[in-house]
Amino acid sequence: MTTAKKSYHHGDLKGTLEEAAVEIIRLEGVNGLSMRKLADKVGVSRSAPYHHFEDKQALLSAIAHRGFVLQAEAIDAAECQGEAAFEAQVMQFVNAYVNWAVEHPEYYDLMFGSEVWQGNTPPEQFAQESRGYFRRYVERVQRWQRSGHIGQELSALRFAQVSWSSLHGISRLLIDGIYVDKKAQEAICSAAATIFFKV
Amino acid sequence: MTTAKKSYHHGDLKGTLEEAAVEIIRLEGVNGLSMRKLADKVGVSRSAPYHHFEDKQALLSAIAHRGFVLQAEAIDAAECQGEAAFEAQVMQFVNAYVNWAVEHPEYYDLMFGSEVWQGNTPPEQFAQESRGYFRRYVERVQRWQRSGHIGQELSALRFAQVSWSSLHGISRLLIDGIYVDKKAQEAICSAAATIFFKV
DNA sequence: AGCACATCTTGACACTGTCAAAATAGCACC
DNA sequence: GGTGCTATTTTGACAGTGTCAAGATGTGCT
Repeated sequence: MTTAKKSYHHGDLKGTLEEAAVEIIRLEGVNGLSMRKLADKVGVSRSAPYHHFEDKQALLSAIAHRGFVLQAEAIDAAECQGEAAFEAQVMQFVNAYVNWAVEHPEYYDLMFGSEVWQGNTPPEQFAQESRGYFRRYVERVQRWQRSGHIGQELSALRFAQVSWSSLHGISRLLIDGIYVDKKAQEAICSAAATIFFKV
Repeated sequence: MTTAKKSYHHGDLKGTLEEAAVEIIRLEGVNGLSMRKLADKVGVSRSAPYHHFEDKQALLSAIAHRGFVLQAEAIDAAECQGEAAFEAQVMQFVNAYVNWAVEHPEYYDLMFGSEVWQGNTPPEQFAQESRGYFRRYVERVQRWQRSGHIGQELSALRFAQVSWSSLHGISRLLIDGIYVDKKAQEAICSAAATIFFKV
């Protein structure tokens, strides 16, 4: 029962469904994902998925949850280069955030964007996850303030709100193709670092 | 034929449809809008709208277009208080932008967010509209730079990209309920003004 | 063997976007 | 008046959609 055997009914639907769904979303966008196409792709009947996800929303939420975990990992990985200087640290963080978002729109689109999960099921459960995600950033800002690398004129909360908004906005506008020059991405990130962290 | 009489077939479908659609979106979100419900609400048959909008996308695009116009008007109106001091000007602009977005999510959700119009019809036509909108902001930044109110270390384009991202991000996160404390809105705006424009 | 359970499938329902063909209403001119 | 032309709207239809209830099927335990 190595979690992926072929012997059982399917072995590991749930997981397979999530992965297949992510692929469909990557190729065709969130609106291109239908439960039935998904079931087809995986080779089960239309309503098999409903034994693993209550809802389509539930599926999307699960994927979004994955997204939060994956982005956090990616950011941690980018930073784990020992005790770098503050400037390097900031640049690593900013670039890691935006890069991951731009490279994984199939997740990022689901992580934020009420519209997707504003259906019936989880109006709150999910905002909570993103708020938790944000809180971790606030703590990061607090550490930076305590170590004296950024000023204290603004509370950590306010500073975090504005700067994170910027990261989020940059990511969204790049994903949505409004900041069209993909090569500008790095320049924008470093401009953001200049403005917010004076690096 | 005063553009809204009852005598003709309908008088002014198109307009009526747009307004009704906006109302549905306000009440039920973008996903709550269906062409058939819309037709019902207006009192015509399901496929009447298709003679005024090629697509559902076309309808959404029209609404988004309205949104761009309306927000621009709202911002102009907020600023048109003569020649205010730079600080007041900035605060007016920032507040006008975010306020309008938060108060009109039914439009703002459509104005940005590729997902909505990434269907078949207009992949470019629309990114163009938002990019045009952004360009006007770049020009604004250029004026502020020329008048010496903001520094020139960064190009107008970069500065505009980062600061507008922030406005957009703030708006999105407020709309999506991730910055939960609605009362914080003003504080966030003024923090943004502090960071970007030193006011 | 048999049972209990987890898992999957079939049939069905109401709803969606959209199109082709038919109906209707208004206008312009004889 | 009528006659045609065009703009507008409706009906019928098709393929998809999310989701549920009822039935079928395989798995592991005793």
